[in-house]
Amino acid sequence: MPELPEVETTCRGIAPHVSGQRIERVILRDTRLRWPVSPEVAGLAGTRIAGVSRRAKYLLMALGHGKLEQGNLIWHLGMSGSMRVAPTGSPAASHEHVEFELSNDQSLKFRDPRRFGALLYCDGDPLQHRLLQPLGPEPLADEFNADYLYRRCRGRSAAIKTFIMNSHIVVGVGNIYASEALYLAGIRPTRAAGRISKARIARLVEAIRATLTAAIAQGGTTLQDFTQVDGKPGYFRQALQVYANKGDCQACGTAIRHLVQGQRSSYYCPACQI
DNA sequence: CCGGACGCCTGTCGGC
DNA sequence: TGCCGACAGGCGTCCG
Repeated sequence: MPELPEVETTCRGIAPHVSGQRIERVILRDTRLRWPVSPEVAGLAGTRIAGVSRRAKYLLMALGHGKLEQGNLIWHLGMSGSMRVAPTGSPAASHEHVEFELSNDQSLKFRDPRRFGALLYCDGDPLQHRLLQPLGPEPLADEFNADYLYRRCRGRSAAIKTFIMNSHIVVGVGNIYASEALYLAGIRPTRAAGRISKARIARLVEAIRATLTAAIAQGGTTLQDFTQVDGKPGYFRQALQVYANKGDCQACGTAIRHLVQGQRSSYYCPACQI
């Protein structure tokens, strides 16, 4: 599910409720996520959550404060994960595998029906964790620009859509926003990454930025599972131009086409995207 | 190194 | 109505 905008929405949503709070009790209902929940998590009662941040599609929680560094939590929402904050003692929903009861009488609840998500404890710098270390630049950072992407595209025969979904190239661009950004940039998802002009790569960089920024402003996209921290859906779905669109292109009226690339659905306008 | 496929899970939806 | 296959926002791992 969650691509960068959904993780960013989650990060912003939970931060005011969890930052600075102490974890009073940890409830682990099911530790069988993509990897087993780190055993350290069970012993976190009494630890303070110093802050929340995001890197790629990972949500990071710094534990302890000041000189009392107590490690970090690395969360991933997988395909169907979401978080919410609700009063401690309120009933658990189905698939709410992890719950932290906090010192403000609120609980952070992690729900993940498909269990592709993750909750890992990390002793040192989470950015050096083996899952985070090899990641490419953030799409909204200055390092992600036309010079960078054009250079990385040199000699690559992979389709541009799978290429921009490769987290070693740029992080946070998932299946929905890859299709949307390519539509906005006028580039066919099947085009070889190395066969796109610098000017069009520059357009793609701006399209990725614009798409993600607009989606964040709408609280992300809800297809099925994703909810914001207050339980509301993300509202970017109505802004989608091609993804899951069985109708016609808004710009030219041509029927939107569907194809499968790398076992993932792609959507594009055969007239607007060359 | 690169590109492509697989598998991890549960839920939902369309077709017969 | 019921069953069955296809498909769903990710991504590490393996294979050629």
